[in-house]
Amino acid sequence: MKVSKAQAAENRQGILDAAARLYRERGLTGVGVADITRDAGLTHGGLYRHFESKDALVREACARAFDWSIAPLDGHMPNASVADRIQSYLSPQHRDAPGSGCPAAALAVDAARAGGELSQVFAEGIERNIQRFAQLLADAEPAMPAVSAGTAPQDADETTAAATAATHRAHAMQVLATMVGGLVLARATAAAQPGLSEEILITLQDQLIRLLDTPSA
Amino acid sequence: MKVSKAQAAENRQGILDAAARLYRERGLTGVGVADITRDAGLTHGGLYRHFESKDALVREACARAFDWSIAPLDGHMPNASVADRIQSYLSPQHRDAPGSGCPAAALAVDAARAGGELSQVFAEGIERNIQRFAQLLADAEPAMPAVSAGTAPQDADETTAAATAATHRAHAMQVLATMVGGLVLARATAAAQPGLSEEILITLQDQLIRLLDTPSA
DNA sequence: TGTACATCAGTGAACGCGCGTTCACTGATGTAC
DNA sequence: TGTACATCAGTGAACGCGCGTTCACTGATGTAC
Repeated sequence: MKVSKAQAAENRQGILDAAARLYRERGLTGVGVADITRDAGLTHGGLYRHFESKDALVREACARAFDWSIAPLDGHMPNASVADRIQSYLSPQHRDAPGSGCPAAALAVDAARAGGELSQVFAEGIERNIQRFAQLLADAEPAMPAVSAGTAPQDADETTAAATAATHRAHAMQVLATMVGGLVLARATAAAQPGLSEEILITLQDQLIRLLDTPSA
Repeated sequence: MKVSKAQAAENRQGILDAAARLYRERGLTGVGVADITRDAGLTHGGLYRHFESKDALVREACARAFDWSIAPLDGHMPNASVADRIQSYLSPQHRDAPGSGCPAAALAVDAARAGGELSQVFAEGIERNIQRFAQLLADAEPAMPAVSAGTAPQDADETTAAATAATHRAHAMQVLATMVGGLVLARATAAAQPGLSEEILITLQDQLIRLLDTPSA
């Protein structure tokens, strides 16, 4: 039975939502297309009216996961401080809910194995997260005092500004890498040694927040 | 045809070697038992004379990978400095050779999904790596000067020593998490944006080495 | 040291199963008149 | 506005394939005498 255009579009989104969640929960090779369509309340045959292949679905689902992924970082908490975001990322809640969490922590290893077009999706998503986080760091930091507004050559200003932007980018990479690695390690150890898993989360929260408070950081 | 006990033991090791490599390269759900035995020069039927099931093989192969994994950290370079180990870990060579590299970066996400007994293998391997790295940090650092050897109460000494050990452990976790996360992100982006991938590696090398040089670190 | 035989590592066909994809079909939708 | 019909989203059986595991069989090993 045919279905209205609006219903079809809704079903497509439902498939993408289910895929984005299930892939993050079970991995790209751990979920079948039938699992996904079933989760979306459909049968598997119709999937190919919406997506060319499983790989195309994977790519679109990952891109969508990155659009949200902005989520654990700033999604539904637009005014949260950097420290708040770090604590939220390195929380037992995020650890135990990969399906709605950071796609880099959940799927980057799978994407590395898949390579090719999926790597492009992740490269763009990761780059976007680095830039967003670098901007957050820049916003959080009081503006650098102008050295001597009137007489300093423009070169000096530009050099200083560039160095600061590069520093923020480097710090963003460091904090993101630590959060991703920490979440991965906390997840791998959670089932067998919950104490170690929690120690990893708390320790990295502490270390990262201390790092950002260090002036020379 | 039966085979000598020595040959059988050798074949068992060959299967484990192949499994430890192939699982790290393609993931736990990306390799079949037939792939592994074929790689080891055998047929698939005989696998079950050595291992109870695929899961048992996976567990033993991961444990073996962790025994080496000590490798990227200090395996065949027993006298390398902490900075050398960081650079080696965050190198394009390690990024491009997951099959012989760190099992945490290659398989921790798969282990988190598998849970249960495999999580135990990873929890032990990760704990061991944390302790080793903390020891390396302690060895690299000049001993803390005794506060006032004769008169200070023993309590003070113990407190200081404990705080120092805890600090080394926290730093070890931070550096390991950053390395694991950095390697994962570098691998996910390598195929599509090699420049970004290399930038991640170099930036994190820099940041981590700087971190360890900071006195208050 | 020789001989007879039980052991068992390894082989390869076979099993049931779930995968991604295809396809003939259905029937409500939405358009052309 | 009403009618006729082409469209196409969704269904569910079927496909070829590779998976993990089992099993009857082979024949060199290694032990009991």
